[in-house]
Amino acid sequence: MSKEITSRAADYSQWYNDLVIKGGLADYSAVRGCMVIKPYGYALWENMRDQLDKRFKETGHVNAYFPLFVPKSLFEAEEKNAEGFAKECAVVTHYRLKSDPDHKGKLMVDPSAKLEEELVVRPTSEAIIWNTYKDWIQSYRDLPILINQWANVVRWEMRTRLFLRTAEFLWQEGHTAHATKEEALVETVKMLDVYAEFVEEYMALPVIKGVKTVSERFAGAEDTYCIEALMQDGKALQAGTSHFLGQNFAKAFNVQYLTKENKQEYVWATSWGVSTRLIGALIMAHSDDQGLMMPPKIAPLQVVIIPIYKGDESKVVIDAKATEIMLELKALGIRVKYDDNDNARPGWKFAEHELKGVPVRIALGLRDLENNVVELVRRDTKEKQTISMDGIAGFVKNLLDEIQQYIFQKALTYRNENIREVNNWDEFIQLLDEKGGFISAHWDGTEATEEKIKELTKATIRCIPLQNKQEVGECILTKQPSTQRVLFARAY
RNA sequence: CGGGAUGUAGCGUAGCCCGGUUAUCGCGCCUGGUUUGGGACCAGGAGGUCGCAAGUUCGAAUCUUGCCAUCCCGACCA
Repeated sequence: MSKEITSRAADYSQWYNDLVIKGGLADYSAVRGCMVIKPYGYALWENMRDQLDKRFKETGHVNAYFPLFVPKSLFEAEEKNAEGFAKECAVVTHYRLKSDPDHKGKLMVDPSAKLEEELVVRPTSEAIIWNTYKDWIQSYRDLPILINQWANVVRWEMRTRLFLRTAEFLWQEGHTAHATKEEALVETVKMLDVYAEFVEEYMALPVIKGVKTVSERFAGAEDTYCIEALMQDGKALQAGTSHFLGQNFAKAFNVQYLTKENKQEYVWATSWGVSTRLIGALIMAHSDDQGLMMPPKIAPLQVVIIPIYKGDESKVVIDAKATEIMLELKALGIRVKYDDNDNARPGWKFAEHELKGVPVRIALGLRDLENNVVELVRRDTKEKQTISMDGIAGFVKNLLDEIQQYIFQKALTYRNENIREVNNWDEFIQLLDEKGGFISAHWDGTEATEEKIKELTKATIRCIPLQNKQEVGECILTKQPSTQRVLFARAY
């Protein structure tokens, strides 16, 4: 990524949007702040979804589906949750349109079709799900409930940004109910680990696991755990959250169970989610000026084979060999495409697949056939090599692993170089302006100080890292005593 | 929702201040041909409710008002 882009948010935004649009991932739709996810972008999401879903099932969860509409009375049951989301809810008030007598060919809302009770389009599903769980839970034998749903949600944000904050977005939300606090806490951390492992292993994006401060906590949660990632412009991005909900929703919806001892107890809850925002994270963490960079493990397309020919005769020969290589790669489970589209020239295809971030490109021409070799280029390092066709499938399979590692290591190095311990206020401000990144600093633990720092610098406490080292120090702003450092950053 | 900017073909744009023939240019698209080892070239062609609505005017892309959308800065937020 070029210096001009990293240094200014506005340019970065343009660069980012270009990649999303030219790279074929998504567009804004005609609906305010909503996006159209194009086939290539959706294929990426499907790969991410499949991997996550597999992990959810391995950890004992099952999928289900709950309604899009939440009656307002249910929505307001958990007070803090309702308050937290109230300002960004789309609300259904009517159920019918009719012809507008004053404007021919136009429709109007039929005032006689006003709903008795408004329906909130879910910004999150705790309310509708806990209202359902109430009926499902009577005895300790009914617990735990470990359910996930893949769905869309709507949050009417003031400002939208493709993938990072769209009015409608796709996500998964897990909602679990447990007999004990301990079990719920274990679940919360377990799912955070599932997220962290997936994002690091598959998306090649290093994350910091931590706990949110009170002010950054999910509305209605007792504790919010999160994974925080660092983007190439030095801004942080919350990549996933796992909430310990305590008994807040159980009490709001009166969900009690009978213990073995025949006593009524409220159940304990968790919820956790990741969204299409992860695609935004992927773009901003790995892309360069040539375009996107897909980590092989989730790349919609891992290898593209491009024929180089003059005239139909040579094409027939090259087709045969390219198809052979493609089948060899497929046999090893590699996602490969033979791009024999005759309408585009090789140079155009090279650029196109670079833009889309395909990890490995193989070019094959008559010259190569004579020597029994292919030209192979990796997207991450741009390194070009000529390799033998014998055993090419095995070579490529290893190379894909290598690329996955390389992308992760590069991001990890960048991330680690951009976590800085800071002990005085001037340096704190200077670093935020000049370099960004995470700043590890002491904080007196009060909401007032956190708020003041946000006001002065736009930096927020991203998280208190798990297993944080305890150390005596003084608050970066107030110089009050502190027992540990926390991570500050400007964030998306 | 407050401040600023923008909206003209699929994309990027000129024209707007100072109203006046058929709305400019590039990319892309279509047809034919030549091409094909890093985003080809030549020739011909198609494509427009100038964001939407109302107003001023003989006449509106251009002036006025309202609305909508996008981007940036705030507030809000995954």
